[in-house]
Formats: sequence, C-alpha cells, structure tokens
Amino acid sequence: MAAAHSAARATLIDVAAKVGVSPRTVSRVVNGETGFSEATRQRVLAAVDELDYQPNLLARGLIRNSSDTFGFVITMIDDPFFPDLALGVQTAGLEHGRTMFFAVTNRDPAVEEQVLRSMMAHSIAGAIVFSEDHDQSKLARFADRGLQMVLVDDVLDHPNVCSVSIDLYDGARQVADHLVAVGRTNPAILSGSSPPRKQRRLRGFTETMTAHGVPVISRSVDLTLEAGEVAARQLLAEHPEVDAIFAFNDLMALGAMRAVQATGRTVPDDVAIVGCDGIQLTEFVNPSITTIHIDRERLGRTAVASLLELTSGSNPEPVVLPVELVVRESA
Amino acid sequence: MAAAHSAARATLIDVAAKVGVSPRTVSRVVNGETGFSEATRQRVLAAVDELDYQPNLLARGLIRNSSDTFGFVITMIDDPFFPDLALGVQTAGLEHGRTMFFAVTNRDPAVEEQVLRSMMAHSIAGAIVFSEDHDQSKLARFADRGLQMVLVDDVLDHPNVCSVSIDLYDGARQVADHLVAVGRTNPAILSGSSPPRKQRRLRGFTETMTAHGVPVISRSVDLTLEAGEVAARQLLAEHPEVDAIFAFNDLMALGAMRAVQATGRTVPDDVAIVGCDGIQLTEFVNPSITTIHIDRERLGRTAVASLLELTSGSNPEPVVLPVELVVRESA
DNA sequence: ATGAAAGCGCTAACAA
DNA sequence: TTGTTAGCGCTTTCAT
Repeated sequence: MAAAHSAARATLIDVAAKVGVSPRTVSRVVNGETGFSEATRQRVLAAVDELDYQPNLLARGLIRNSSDTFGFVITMIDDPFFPDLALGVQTAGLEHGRTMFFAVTNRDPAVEEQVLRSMMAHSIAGAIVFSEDHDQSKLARFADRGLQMVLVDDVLDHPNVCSVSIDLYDGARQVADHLVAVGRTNPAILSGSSPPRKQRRLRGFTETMTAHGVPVISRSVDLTLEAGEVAARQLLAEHPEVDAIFAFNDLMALGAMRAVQATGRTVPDDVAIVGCDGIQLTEFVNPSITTIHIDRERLGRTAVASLLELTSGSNPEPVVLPVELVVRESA
Repeated sequence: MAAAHSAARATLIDVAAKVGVSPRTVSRVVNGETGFSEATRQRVLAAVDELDYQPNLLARGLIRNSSDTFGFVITMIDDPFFPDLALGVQTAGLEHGRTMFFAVTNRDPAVEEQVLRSMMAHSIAGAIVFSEDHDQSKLARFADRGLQMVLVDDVLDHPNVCSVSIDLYDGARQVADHLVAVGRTNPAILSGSSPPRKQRRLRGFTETMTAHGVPVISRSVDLTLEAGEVAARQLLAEHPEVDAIFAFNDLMALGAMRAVQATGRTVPDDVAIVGCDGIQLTEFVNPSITTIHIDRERLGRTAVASLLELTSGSNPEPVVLPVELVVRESA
C-alpha cells in the first residue's frame, strides 16, 4: 500500500483522551460491558460519535484471536447454484449481524488452501466450506489449527467441524423411479468429477436402476454446460439406444438437451432429460427441465445456523436436508 | 468464540527459538528481505515447514495497516450479472496472487456501510465497489479514512478512488436506433431504481428517441424478474399501444416478455423486447432476447488491474468499456 | 466505578 | 549478517 491518502483514524486512546478517562473505560463502554456511570457512558458515546471512532478489528482480533466475520468458500461462481446458496447464507448472516466474506476456489485444491489460509490469517470466526478436494486431510489440518468449519454436503469427524448435507442419494433414487415409471429402459448418467464420497447421486441412481433390472451407462465429466453438451453428443453417437439422461447439475442437463436436439431427436419423446439443483433456468428453457430441486436458501440458512452454534461452543448435530423431484416437460 | 479446540499456532518467536536466531531474522526470511546467510535461510525455512508456521495477518496488518487481500462489494447475488463479474474479478485476482473477499449488500445502504466498515476493519488492501447508494458522501468518508476503492460504473473525485465504467449511454443509443430501424413507434423503458448519476441508459435512450421524434414512456421499477413482469403487465394495460420495451437488465426483460406473452401478444411481432447485460439466460429462452452485451469478465479484470495500480501508489485513468447490442429474436 | 500495566504477533528503526 | 527495542490498537488481568 504505497500512498493511501488517509486521515489517521481515531483510536480508543484518542477517544479516552478527549473524554478524559482511561482507555479501559472506553473499551468497556464500546463493548457493552458494565462498570461505568451513565454520565461517563454518554460522554464516551458522544466522543465516539464525534471522532467517528471505529474499533480496529485487527487489534481486537489479534488479542481475541477471532473476529465476528464468517467466511463462505464455494467452488464455482458461474453455476447459479452457488449464488443462490450464497443468497441464503448472506441473508441468514445478516439477520445475525454477521458480515460474510465469500471466496471462490475454482475447484482448485491449491486455491482452496490459499483461501482457507487467508481466512484463518484474518482470524475469521469460522467458515462454511463447499470443498471439492479429494483429499480431506487438508481440511483436517485446518480444523486442527483451530478453524471452525461447517462442511456443506461433506462429513469430517472433528470437534471443530460439523456438516450440513443434502439427501441426493434419495434424490437420485426418485429420478430412477420416475424414469422407470415413464418407461425408460436405457438410461445414462452424466456424473460430475467430484470426489468419491460425494458420489451419492451415482450410487442412488445406479442401485435403484439395478433393483429395477435396468443397466446404467455412466460418464464422468466436468460440471459445465459445455462439457454436458459434448459428453451427451458422444454418448448418443456410441449408444444411440439411450432414451434418458440424468445429469449431475442443471447446467449439464441443459447442455445435454441441446446435444440431443442437435441430433434431430426430441426431448422428452426420444430422450428424457433430468437435471439436478433446480436453478431458475430450468423453468424458462423449452422444454422446461425436470430436476431434483435443492432448497438452496434453506441450505444456506441451515449452514449459518450450524456455524453460529459451533462457534458459540456447542456441537451441532449433522443435518441432512431432503430434496424433491420436480417433474416438468423434459422427462 | 467459546471453545475452538485448537493446537496453538506456531508464531514467529517459536520459529526463532527453534532455529536459535532472533525473531527479526525469521521475519526477514519470511518476507523475502535481505540480510541473512544462505545457511540461516535454510534453517529458518526448515523450521517454518516443520512447525507449519503461518504468519498472522492480523498482527502484520496491524503494524502495516494493510493486508494483501482485496474486497469486492456487489449489490445482488441473484442477478447472474454479478456472479459473472465476480468470475472476472476472481480470475484476475488469482493471477496476481491476491485473495478476493466478496460481500453482498442487497442494495441496502446500511448493509453496504457495514460491509465496507468490516473490510476496512480487516485492513484489506483495497476494494472494488459496486455501489447503489444514492448518497456518495458515504463512499467519500471511507476514502477519507484511507480505503482505496475502484468504483464500478460510478465516479468520485478523490485521490483514493478511481473508476471503471460501462458505456451504457451508447448502449441505450444503439437500442433506440435499432428499435426505430425496425419500425417501432411506441417504446417504453423499464428503468431500475438506481441513483440519478447511473441513469445514463435512460438518458441515452430518451435523447436518441427524442432525436427521432419518438416519445418514450418510462417506468422505474426493481431490478428483478418479478418486478419486470408486474410492471410490464401494468404498462400494457394502461398503454396498449406500446410496441417495444427496453428493460434495464435481462432479468426484467425476461419478466416483461412473460407478461407480454401472458396477454396473448407475440414477441417480437406485437411487442419487441430488449434487455441489458447479456446474461446466458437470454440465449436460451424462447424467443431469445436481444440485449446490450456487457463483457463482465473484462470489466472484472479491468477493475482488478485498476485496483492493483491504485494500491501501488499510482493514479489509474478512468476506464470506460464499450458495449455491444446483440440482436436476437426478441427485437 | 475506574485505571495501570502487560502483551496478542508482528515489523520498523536503529544499533552492533 | 544479525539482534534489540519499541509499539501498532486493543483487551485482559489485577489493583484501586
């Protein structure tokens, strides 16, 4: 920071000097402790106001080893799922007077580590983390060093960690049942490149289909619209008999739908499409997309609630939120 | 923070003690200064590694009065424009080794103030700010107190502030010209409830239409899909002659389009629709939406570049990015 | 009800 | 090449 032109900020000492009391007294008033007369309080508050005094959170954090800010770590910003989730987190944080700092990892473990380091170094009070690192030991190390975390859709056994998950096993089961019910016999799945412990959708779908005696073709691809489109095109070229595609998120589903239509096939008559997440886009495209709806707002709020509990000393129960299949035109 | 179970983090002093040198020497090594032997360097680095030492950014920030983290303040997270912008900011920040902390204000001046306060209190190095506060004096106060800011699409004359804008006056002019060219004579505009200094779209559109001798109906509404839909419905009820609607963002445009179609009218035959921003949604809906395309990625990158300049002591020129009308099916 | 002193972890300024 | 001293702004004992 070379040359920030700044009027020096007022400090606690400035306020104390102005009022003619000790810094300790000002500190007491500012922090709402007890042990001062009403008259003193008034004078301190007046000085605070006049000097536009703002406590320096670095100094406070240095000594208390924690600020009241929460962090929220997400993997991608260009999937609407995450902004929606962020909205829930933001709203809930605000209601509790907490400032939320968001950070994006781009699904890169190195960036994830840098971000968590930075958050710890800034002594945030705790973080909500959506991790995609295959290696959980990193998270464990941060927890060891004292970072309190709520893991979204992930579990880690550690006193500083708790979790809020989504019942995507059940969601995938619902999808499978629905596809069988509407007569599909050659389903394919476009799964994301997430770590094994997050592949509950894959298991839910495959196990249910197997129970129905239906085989499943599976492809692991990037969680983007473009990747979904490419994968679906290849899939249909190699397996022209495919009559249903279940994608791990709505973006991939949309990409797949475009690929299907590009081959001259019709959705849902020739190929049914099912997505996951329930982003707004799914309602507006033609045909509208059948999807597993995840209540992102609720998920975000729940995560904040858990983090508040965790950072105030208790150990919140793991939460698993239900999901719901929303049947639209594409399947 | 009640009971974070934490193994105490290693400090600079721990490292110094382990190596048998003074803290100052460790500090020198860690910060890449000069004035130590290669042998010392090796031993310090080894100890740093072994103790998993991480510098405490609060302590460092307290003394240097700045960290190397940048803040990015946005107004809404549920308009895809902002995640897209965030992507550009994030990518550019990462390329320069900067961690970016995002925060959302929900278009609430009080929240905006809280967020900026918190960022200052955490001694971030600087912030990119998308403000919607009608009152610029608040931003000026933060600048006075030393916060260096890049304002997105906003201007403030202050040595700690610079700006990156979008040429939406020109964009609106392009829209007006296009609508006239395709024979529209009763255009309406759904403008956002942004502060007057940001109403360049409104002026660009109105002035151009006036030059063409065409009157304009204008409504100021919320920047959401729902508000756009409601406003368009009212508009058509009161002014059935309207044959074109220009909305301040794509979400409103989509809402307006739904309202138009709900009245049995056809887009674009009966009513042309033009949006603004160029979010992905506009390509996928039916009919696809004609819109002013803003290169959000570039906008984000430019903002980061300006902030890097500003925080390193120079005074970046104001930037104005061009926009482009993308003609699709809706107009 | 109030204050004095010490120190959080680090770096700046100055010695040696 | 290295160490010493002081202090960033605040909170925490412990006195008074």
